[in-house]
Amino acid sequence: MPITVATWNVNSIKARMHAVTGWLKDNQPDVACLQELKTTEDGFPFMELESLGYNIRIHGQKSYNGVALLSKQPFESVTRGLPGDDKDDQARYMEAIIMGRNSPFRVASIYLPNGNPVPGPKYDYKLAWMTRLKTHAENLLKDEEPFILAGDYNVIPRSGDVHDPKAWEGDALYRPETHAAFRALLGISLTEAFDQMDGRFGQYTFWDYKGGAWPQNRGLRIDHLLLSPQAADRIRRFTIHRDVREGVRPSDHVPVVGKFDL
DNA sequence: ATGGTCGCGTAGCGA
Repeated sequence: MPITVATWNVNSIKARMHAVTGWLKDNQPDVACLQELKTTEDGFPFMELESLGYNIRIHGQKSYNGVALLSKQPFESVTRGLPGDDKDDQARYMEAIIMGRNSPFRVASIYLPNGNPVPGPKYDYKLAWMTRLKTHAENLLKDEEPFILAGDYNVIPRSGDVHDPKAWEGDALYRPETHAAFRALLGISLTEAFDQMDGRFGQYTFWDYKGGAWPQNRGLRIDHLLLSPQAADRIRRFTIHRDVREGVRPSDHVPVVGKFDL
């Protein structure tokens, strides 16, 4: 039996419970990495999600950011925050070790900074955050074990991953410096699950609420699974749950799911 | 002709 690992930016867990519970019941992922909870532990609906069979750990923040890990198997260890800057108090990163069917593997839930407007402190923070992520991943790679860095990267990897590349030139999600930082992340020998599974262009994971982006399919592919070599070897399926964007009061992002022999 | 995004939290910011 393979393991499924999902990532989903829910854009407020409290506002999205109807969609989240429905999707978890229907799809039963072994692990779900959630982003943009927009709440602290106090407001997080632990009971309702635990009743669906999940162990839950969150790294919360009031009003903004916030990430969670949900797992059917128990957590072996959990760490909160991305190393490399003690003054960074934004809740955008957590990771855990989880038992697979055969061996343990590591999973991170990532909410990479948006970075707009450019130039400015927010863009500087984004690029610095990406460098910190690279440094941290380099350390994880030394173990030569399977791991999955799943989340909203706020990076459009290529022109085929955006409806209108011209319109996004200069945006923090699509700038050359952003591409360079993302390429550097892949350069240390991480693999995008989308690439490993021969994903086609024009498959999006986000459609803005504004301007009728969804009905016109003006989307972006910004939610990604980055895999260590040992995880890339074991991926068997990669799916973007596009239909979820059609639901009642949807998130602007949809779930992305990888299936692994782990 | 008008208004045409959502969530948090109750103004205006962040995305």
